[in-house]
Formats: sequence, C-alpha cells, structure tokens
Amino acid sequence: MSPHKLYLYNSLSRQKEVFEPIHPPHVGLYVCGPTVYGDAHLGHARPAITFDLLFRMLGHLGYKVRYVRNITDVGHLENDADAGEDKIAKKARLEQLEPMEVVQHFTTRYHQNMQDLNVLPPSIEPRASGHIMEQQQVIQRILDAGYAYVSNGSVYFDLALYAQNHPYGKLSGRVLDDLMATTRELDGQEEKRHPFDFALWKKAMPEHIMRWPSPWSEGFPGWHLECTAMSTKYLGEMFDIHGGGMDLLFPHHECEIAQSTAALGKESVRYWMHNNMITINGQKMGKSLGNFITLEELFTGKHPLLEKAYSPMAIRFFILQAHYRSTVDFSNEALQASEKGLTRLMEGIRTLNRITPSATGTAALEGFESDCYQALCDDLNSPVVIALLFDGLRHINAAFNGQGSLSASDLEMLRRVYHTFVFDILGLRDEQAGDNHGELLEYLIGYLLDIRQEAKAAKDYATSDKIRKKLSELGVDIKDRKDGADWSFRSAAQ
RNA sequence: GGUUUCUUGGCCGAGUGGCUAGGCAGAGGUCUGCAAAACCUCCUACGGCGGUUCGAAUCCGCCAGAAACCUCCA
Repeated sequence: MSPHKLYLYNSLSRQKEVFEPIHPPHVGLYVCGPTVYGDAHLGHARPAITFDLLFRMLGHLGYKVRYVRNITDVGHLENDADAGEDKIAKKARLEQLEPMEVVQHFTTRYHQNMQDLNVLPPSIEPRASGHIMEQQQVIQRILDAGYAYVSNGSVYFDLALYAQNHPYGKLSGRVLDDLMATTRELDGQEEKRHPFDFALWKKAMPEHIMRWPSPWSEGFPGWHLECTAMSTKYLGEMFDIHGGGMDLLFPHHECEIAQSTAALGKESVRYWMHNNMITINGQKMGKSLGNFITLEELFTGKHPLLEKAYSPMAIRFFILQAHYRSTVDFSNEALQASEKGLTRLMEGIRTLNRITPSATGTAALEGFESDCYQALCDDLNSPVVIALLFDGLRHINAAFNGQGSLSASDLEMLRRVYHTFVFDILGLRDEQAGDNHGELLEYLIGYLLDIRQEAKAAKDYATSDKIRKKLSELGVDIKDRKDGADWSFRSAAQ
C-alpha cells in the first residue's frame, strides 16, 4: 500500500476527509452513468474523466478497485406533455425503433466516445433494464420496512414517515418543510399521500412499451431505484465511494440514501463525491437547455459554436486543468489554450526521453515527485499537478538546450514522474506518438533534412527553405538546432 | 420564494491568513541565414464597502452581480 494519504471532499460532511476504505485494500466505487437516449455531450465527459482520474489514482495507490458505472436505459420520466412516459420509450416510438435498439445504438457510441477520451472502462457496467428483479427486491424490502405504500398499482416512498425517523435532506441541505412549500403539481400526484413522495414503481400506461411484470402492476421502476439496487448488488450493502454530477445531488442521491436506508436499515455510502458542471457562456450545458455540444461534434468541429475540431486529448486536458469541483466554462479560446499547452507538455516528454544525463544536475528538483503526489492526494487537484509538470518542463527543455543539466538520477526520477502522472494517472495520451509512420518515412525525412543541411552549409537558403516549406505543408515541423535539425508531426488538432 | 455556491490579472484557471501557481495571449531579449521551438525577463490580479488581525484576495458582516438545485439532467 502506498504511503500517500488520499484526501477526498465528502459532499456529506462538506469537507475533505482522509480516505479509508471499509475493507482495504479493496475499494467499491459507484458512479451514476449516462442515460442512453442521445449522444454524449461535453457535460458527460466531466464525470467520466473525473472518476476515471479517481479510479486510476486509487489503482496507482495500490487499491483494488471495483468500479461500477451504470447505463440508464429505463425508468426516467420526462417533464413535458408526456410526463409519465418513459424517456427511452418516447424516443423509440418517435423513431419507430425498438427501445433496446435505441439503447444499443447510443451505448455503443458512448463507449466509443469514452475510449477516445482514454476513459478506462469500469469494472462492471450494469444496465437498469437488466436489473428489474433486483429493483423489485429493493421495493419489497422497503415495503416490508413500512416506508412505502402501494397506490393504484404504483409504489411510492413514504417520505414523511421516513423523515420522522431519519435525517432526510442531510446530503443536499434540504428541509422537508421547504420542499412541501415548493413542490409543484405534477401528474399522478393524486396517487401519493404527499406530493414529495417519489415513485419506486410506476404502473405503465397502455401506450407505454417498456414494461415489466411485478407484484403491483405491469410497469417500470422509479427514477432513483436502479443505483440503489445495482450498487448494493455489486458493491455490497456498504461501500466506499458514490460519485456523480452535482445536479444529481438532489433529489437523486438524497432519494438513494433514503431508499437504501429504508431497505437496508443503514446508510450504504461512506464518501459522496460530486463533480461540478461545464458551463457555456456561464450557464450550465445541458440537454434540457439545448445548449450542449456533443463529443462527436467537438472531435469533428461540426457545431456552429466551434471554430475548429478539438482532439479528445485536448478535451481531456481542458477538463483536467480545472478542479473537478469547480465549474469550467467552455470557450474556443480556453480550449485552444489547453490544446497548445498539451502539445507543449507532450513535446517536453518526448524531449525528456532523449536527454542524456550529465555528471551533475543543476535543476532544483527536490520534492518534485512528492509535490505531485501531494497535489493529487489533495482531493484530486489535477490543475496543480499540471502546473507542477509545466514547472518541470522548464528544467527539461533547458537541459536539452544545454542551459542546464540533469543528473542520471534526476532523469530517472523525471521520467518516472512524467510517465506515471501524465499517462497512468491523468490518463493523457500522446496523440502524435501513436502515429507510427514506419522506418521508411523516418529515413526519408532524415534524408531530406540531410540535403537541407548541405544546402544550408552552402548558404543555398532557397533550397533549404523550400524543403522546410514543403515538409511544413505536409504537417512536418522542422526545428533547427545547433547540432542539426529535429522534426515532428504537427498534431492533427492544429 | 427556499437551499447551496461562486465572483482572481487580456482570456482560462489554482491557491494559502504574511513568501512569484500554471497555461494561453502580449512585450523585450538570447539563440538563429531566416523561421519555428526552447530558454530568460516583463505584464504581479484577487467584485464593492465595512470589520477582525501586527498583517486578508484568503476569516466575519453588509451590498452588488452570477450560477446550480428545488422538474428529467453529468
């Protein structure tokens, strides 16, 4: 086990706490995944990347993590004229497709997006539709405990009763009395004892095509149930970390706490973690606001708001440059700044791999590695780690230029740190290094550069500039050095 | 209306009661045939008004502005 102590901000206590797993070295991590009824947008990238960072960090620290991230393919309700109708079913009917066809389509695309972003697949990715039985079992346990009631074939959670015996609202800071005052009139309210009771099971209307048999009616599970059922199934009645977007804090996670406490007689989750939103012009980016940009559009540049395409790693780096609990505002300018910074970082790492050690080092690097650990262990402060990595870059580039030197042990440490933090933990990929153009290309470019060197030596700058210009047009940048010339592929994103 | 949070230099974005975050952009310089890259230097900010303190951008209060949640949402 690593000697580094990991501090995480617990939404429940509203402060950073030392992370201590219930059953070390094992860690159970559950994160609310996407509803697969549309393409993933930039907002979806945030929790995926945030908790990918946590997953990688925990693994690096020596924990054995079971990471469960669900696919929501049933159960959420829409709040428009079709209130009460299942989201997936609605979309399916509009497009004359089977619901599962829609689900499959967008799940596949989601996976592709995540892979592009270098987000590791979770250990288990359960689907709500595959866990109807488990959800019904949770409902039965809540009924048995007396915290739910059946009404006209639907089952509702008795929040008023629950709140008498449990501190409802402690995650979100809600007070039930306030909720009573602000609850709106929605369909189906007459079935409930109180407006704020929420559905555990909903009887399906005749036109509703996603439905399952149950002891109470043919219908479908309520909004919040799948996470309780699936987290309990795969991580146990008590587990370590539950994550998701801040917008899920209330009511979704509050209801989860109520459900699992009612069903199991105890709270399930030790640490609640919530990533903040991505905003656009200062406003949350979301489907309901219609101001979102899909990941596909970002990667291809096909969206009116985009000046150009942005590579998956530029997006990932952009997100990691902000702390996960801060909002991060989208703009072309910010994205391009990230893109350039990332290129600089990657070029620096390539440089690092080519430096030869000196007898002594001139760079002040003591504490560099531990500072990096400390930053990430401080509630996953990725922006600080990135700042440190940029600091280190200066020493690396200076040494490469002969304006300083790095000892063998300095180099060994730097290579370890950059490899570990950049690739393993931050999960960045060198998008150019992936292009293996083969030995022939290497040889050809090298040969052209030789000719160019000869031209330069003969002061035939017309020829040397011609070669440089042509290679540049082909995406190969030349960098003259004292001892010859370097070249590299310009990243596709530029 | 209720709850919560935020307001940092041209832009993005960290952070701590006292010591230059970092990136991008900009200016100057080194290097260079030129260019690019790299390196060096500069641009040193914390919404407003009070208060606590030897000292606050960091703590407290008020004001202004913004956002999130209260309804599906990452």
